[in-house]
Order: sequence, then C-alpha cells, then structure tokens
Amino acid sequence: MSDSVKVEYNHSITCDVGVDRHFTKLEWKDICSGAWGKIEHLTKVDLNRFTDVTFYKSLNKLEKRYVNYLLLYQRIVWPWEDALKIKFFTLPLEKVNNFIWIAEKVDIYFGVLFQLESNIESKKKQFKIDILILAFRIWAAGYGFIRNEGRKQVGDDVLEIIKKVIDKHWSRRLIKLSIILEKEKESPVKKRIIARGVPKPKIELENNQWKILFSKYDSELAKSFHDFIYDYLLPHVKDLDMKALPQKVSQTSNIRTSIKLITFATWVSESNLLRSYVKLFYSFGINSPAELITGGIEKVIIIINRKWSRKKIKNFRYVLRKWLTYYIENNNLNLVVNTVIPSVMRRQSREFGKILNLGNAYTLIETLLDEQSPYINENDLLEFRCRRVCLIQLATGSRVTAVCLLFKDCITTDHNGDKWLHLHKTKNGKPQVVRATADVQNWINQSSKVAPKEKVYSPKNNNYYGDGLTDYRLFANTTDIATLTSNLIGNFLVKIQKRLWPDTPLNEYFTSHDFRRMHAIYMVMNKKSKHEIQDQLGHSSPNSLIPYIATSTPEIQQYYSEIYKEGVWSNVLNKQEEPTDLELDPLLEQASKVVQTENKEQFISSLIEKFKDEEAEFGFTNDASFMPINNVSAGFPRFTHNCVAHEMLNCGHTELHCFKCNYYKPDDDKYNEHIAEIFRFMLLALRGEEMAKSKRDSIQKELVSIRSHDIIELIDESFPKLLEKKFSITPREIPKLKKGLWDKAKSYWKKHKQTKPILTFEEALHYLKVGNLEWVGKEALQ
DNA sequence: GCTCCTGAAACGCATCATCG
DNA sequence: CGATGATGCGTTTCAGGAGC
Repeated sequence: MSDSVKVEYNHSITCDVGVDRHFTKLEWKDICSGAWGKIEHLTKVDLNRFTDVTFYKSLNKLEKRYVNYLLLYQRIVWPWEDALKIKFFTLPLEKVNNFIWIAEKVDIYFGVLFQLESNIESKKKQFKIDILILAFRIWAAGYGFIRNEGRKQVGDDVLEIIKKVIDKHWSRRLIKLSIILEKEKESPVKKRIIARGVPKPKIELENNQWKILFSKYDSELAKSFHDFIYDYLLPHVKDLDMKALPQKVSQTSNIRTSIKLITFATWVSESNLLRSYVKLFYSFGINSPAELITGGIEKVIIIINRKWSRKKIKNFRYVLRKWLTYYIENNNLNLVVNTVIPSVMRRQSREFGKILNLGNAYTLIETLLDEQSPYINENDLLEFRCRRVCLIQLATGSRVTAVCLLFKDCITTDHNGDKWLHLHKTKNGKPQVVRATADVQNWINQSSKVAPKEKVYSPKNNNYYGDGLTDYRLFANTTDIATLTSNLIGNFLVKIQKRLWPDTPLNEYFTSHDFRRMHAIYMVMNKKSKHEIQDQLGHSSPNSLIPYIATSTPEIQQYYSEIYKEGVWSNVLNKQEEPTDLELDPLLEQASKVVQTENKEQFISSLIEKFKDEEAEFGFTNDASFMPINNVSAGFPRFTHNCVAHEMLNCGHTELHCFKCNYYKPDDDKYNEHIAEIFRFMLLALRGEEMAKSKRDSIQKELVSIRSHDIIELIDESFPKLLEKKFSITPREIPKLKKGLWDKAKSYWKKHKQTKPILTFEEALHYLKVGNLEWVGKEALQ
C-alpha cells in the first residue's frame, strides 16, 4: 500500500508548495535525497520557530539547509526585512515553476532591457543570476510572480513595499524585474517601479511655494497677489488639467473674462515673479495693496532702477500692471493704472547676435559626426540618443524640444519621393515640416532602432514643455519612461565639450540653440533667400531672423542691410544707412574669402569643408560674446505723460527726436536733466568724428552707430525747440547756451576720451552739476 | 507689450568603481 | 556582498532670451 501511495505521490504532485507543514521523509528523499537522520528532529519543532532569523542562525549547516528547503517550498515565510537579505545558496530552483518562468522571461527581455548590450553573453548570465536571487528572496517572503505560483502574487502594492525595504545595491535589479513583470500579462503588476519619482506637477510645486510664502509673509498684499494668480489668471491657462487644481476656482462676475489664454509656463513665471515681489515689498515695509498704490511702488521703482537689469524692471512693471488692472476692477477703484505705474518710454539699446567660435564649431560638429569618436560613448544609450538629437538639430535648424519630442514615424515621403521631417511640437504651436536630407534620415533610422518600445507620455504642465501626448517616440531618457529633455541635451553637450576642450571656460561652450544659429549662418552664407530661411526656422515674422544674422560675415551683413531697409530698425534709429560704405575689419575680410560650395543638400559636409581651413582665423574675436547694436546706452528717464502724441504716432527714435517734437511736454523742473542728455549726445558726436578719423577701429561694433553729423544736426534742431518752446528761454540766449555746452563737451572729450568716452545719463548730470556749470542752470539766467 | 522657451546652477539622490 | 566615496543623472528654480 505504501508503495502505491509513493508512486501516486511522485507522479502527480511531487511536493506541495506553500503548505504549513514540515517535509515528510518521502518528500525529503525526493527533493534532497539524504541525511534525513540529521534533520529529522527539526520536523518536531513548531514551524513558526523557523521564521525567526536568530533561531536560523543558531543552526548548523545541515539544519540550515533544511530551512532553506522549507523556504524553497514556501512551507515557511520570512518577513520582508529578513527575506530580502537571504544569501543565495545553491538550491534547485528549477524544481519550482516560478523560477523557470522568470528565467525564461529574462532570456526574452534582456535585449530590451539592455538595448546596446544585448549581445554580451556574460552580462546576460550575470543578470539572470541576479534576477533569480531576487526572485528567491521575494519567494521566501511568500510571493510568486504569476497565478498559482506561491502563496500570494507580486502586485504593484507589493513592489512598493519591496522598494522601501530593499537594499540600495539591489534596487536597480528590482526596477528591471518590475519592467519584465509589467510587460507580462500573466503577472498582476501593472506599473513598473520608477527609479526616481515622476516629476511633480508644476502646479503642486507652485502651491507649495505659496504655502511657504504665507508661512513667512502672511500679508494682505500676498493674499491679493495669490488671488490674482489663482482666481483670475489660472482659469485663463489653456490645456490645464482641471483635476490638478487644488480647489474649485471661484469666478467673480465683474472680472473681465475676455483676456487671451496663456500657457501654463507663463502662469508659472508670473506666479514666481509675484511671490518674489511680496518679499521685495516686505523689505520696503509695504504689506498691503493700499500702501503699494499710494506711493509705495514709486519708492521701490526708484531703487530697483539703479540695481536691476532692464529685463527685470520690464517684468516688474508688466506683471504689476497686470495685477493692478485686476485689483482696480475687482475693488471698483477709481484709479488709472498708468498713473500708478507709468510705462517708460526710455529708448533701449538691444543686444543680440551671439558670435560663435566657428573654429570650435567645426571641431564639435566633426566630433558629433564621427561614428567612433573617443569623446562620445556610443554604447551609452543616452549619449547615443543625444548625439543624434544634436545632429538633427544642426541639420534642420530646429529647436531642441521639437527634436526631443519627435514621433517614431516623423519621416514622410511625398509623391516625388522626397523625404520630409515632421516637427509636431513647435514654439508657435504650428507643426512644421522640413526637408529630411540623407543624413537626417540616417540618424532617424539609427535612433528608431533603439527607440522606446512603449508609448511615452509627455506631460504638458510640467517643467519641460511637453506636448501632452502619449505616443511612440524616437527618443526617451535612459529609462524609456519619460521623454528626452532639453536639459539632458544640455548636460550631454557640456560633458563632451569638457572632454574636447577642458581649459575653455564653460560660458564659451556651445548650447543646443547654437546649432540652430549655426544652421542659420550656414543658410545665409549659402545665399538662401530670406523666405527659405524663415521657412526652415519656422519663423513667421522677419524680425525674428535678426538674432541669427546679426553676426559677422559680409554675406550676413548683406542681409542685415536688407532687413534694415525694410524698416525693422526704424524703432531704434531714424537714419537709414548703407552698410556698403563701412570698412570691414580684418576678420570680416577673412570671412569673405570663404569659398562657397554648391552642394546645399548635404549641409554638414559642406559646413565642415568651409571651416576646415579657416580654423585659425575664426577664433573668438573679442571678449564680448554679444555684439552691441548701438553705442548709445540710453538712460534718460522719460515717462509716458511727457509725450502727448497719439500712441500710434511714432514720436521719434532718440531723445533728441523727442526733444524737437511738437508733442513733447517736458516736466518744468527737469531742465538740467534735458541739458545733460544733450550733453551726452554732444559727446557721442565727438566720438563719432574721432572714430571716422581712425577708421578701422572696431567697425564691427559700430555697424549701426549714429553718424556724427546727424547728431549735430539733431542737436541744432532740438536746442531751440526744446529750450525756447518748452522751457521759455529767449532766442537770444540760445546760441550762447549752445556754444557753452559744446565747449564744455569738447573740453570733457579732450580730457576723458581715453578713460570714459561715453557717459550714462546720470553720470552726465552729475558731471555737469559738480563741474561748476551753474551757467547752464535755468536759475543762472534769471 | 505680451507670451513662450532655453539655459545655468544648485540640489538630492541613484549608480558606479573599488576595496576589504 | 556590502561599505564607501566619487560621479553623474534628473529635478527644480530662476533669469532672461526668443518670437510674434
């Protein structure tokens, strides 16, 4: 009888898994064959004792082996803390289905998990062992991977528990394991473990920031700013996921609802600004809207005008005007925004047109093109992807995010057989199509081979300007969970440039946007039409081209002048100038010698061809990486109320134009200030004359400088108009005053032209006052 | 003027390399 | 295998450039 039982036993169930009992002698013989006598006494001990690690440790080697087998057959279950630390001992894992299953899955998914190392057998072997160790540890805690394997199954909740308990050393294996389980339908796991937390929604971060602010600055003003940001501005954010909102947004009926929709990014930046202003105003002792409106803001503006950059001041005025509009309407105040925060009509000198070191650009491009460059690790998935993103950007002139978010099927073929690249996410919202050269097609093919296998979601309301879509993409970050971001491209570029030129300061490194600039320069040099360039760069306004062509080659200057003629510059200067009569400095002459190649389609190769021999001459040419467009850095404070011209009427382009304009109404008490401003223009005229003599002196920087004689003419016109009509000075006195001021300017120029040729407005005012020039003061005349 | 996006920098933590 | 220090990825914040 016992024989028949044995046969039956061996035949069907072999040995029960996951039951609360010891092994029988028969079972033991079957699974381990031997030494029953040495461990038989353990079968009399209560099973619960074996879940105690200290008890386990007190056992001898053979006795421990018995416990190991209890674990293998899940007769006992250890707590997570202990189970996840079990050292692996050679147990016949193949006897349990759970392990056979996972071993098979490792074979299947290794290539997916390690795309660039799928052929390395040793790595695969080691990885399999690691996963089996981990699987056994989880098993020891009572969990199997699929139904009917083990006491319970590993689900998403269990993975979270393991993640918390597991040793750091093992966490990355757990992550890989979770990816396998996620992909397998037999496993209840739905979501893999993510190494780093998913980026928090930006709205949550903003909420936290406001909370922190209120804990320190719980003022009426902070409350008002907060209400503006949340009650008024937030409902105007387009594509906002309303589930993410912290509370119901209250709609007040008397608020204008017809404002333009803004993006989430704009909302975030204005929220940021207002929070920083709460702190700023607090330091001025201003903590309520009332204090702000009744002179507070003016006090602050005077201080920040000295300290802050123009951009920052502009933001300050802009955002506060926006808030004030809301505040006035919301409280039915009888106030005009412009009187509280007047808009400044100060003429601003603009700086743009980054000068690229084309010699280094050549090196960088060559490195990126080199399939076996020692500077780039093609076996690193991230570097592999980043290299191709940069090249595609270079070849198409697209923006970095547009390339990072590309879909897998971004290339289409038209009826002529031409290939086109679809950039579905662009800055201006309109999808863009550009020609895909053979190079581009090649890079996209290579990328698609290691592209993420799953759809990748790109959230819209976070830091990275996503497209809000879940789709098959060409690129992704190292985990394939999230999209490649501009930040990662930036890191990549810094990394390889550190390897390329370790001694070069970081601020001279190329950024991803420089690829767009290089592309634009290339097109300009190849005499592409403006429309072609606009199309390629996806610009809708010709003005946007200026930053890309305000660099320094003759061809580029040609474009410069054409755009200039179209009147783009009319806001800055009034006199149209022909750049043809400008002297080229030696660098520019070099550039003019660059030979044109006709092969326009293969952009990269011809670009390299072009710069190869010019490397030495194309180094950084000066210390400034930005070219000042105009050498009058204006400083004269002029407010809107001074100009009573209709706002659509362009009242002039420099202060001098304003001074002679009939619509100009200066403040009576600002006579000295106006004289000081004219004084500055006199200095400028003198400087121009001097420069005309020494000619070649840095013509590049003076491309659009105001000619001396124009200035002198303007001074001649504005002097009588301003002084006679606005400040009621008799015509007889005016020539005397003018001559006096000219003399003063000339003597200043003689003395200080080497050390300080240009004065800011405030310096000029100070100089005139302290230099005993009472005779220019109005009081002196009376 | 108004809006959208890039880029620098700081931080925090995962991962790598190495060793006992 | 685990401890340790170094490296570097990814997140977050902020300033200001780019585009219309």
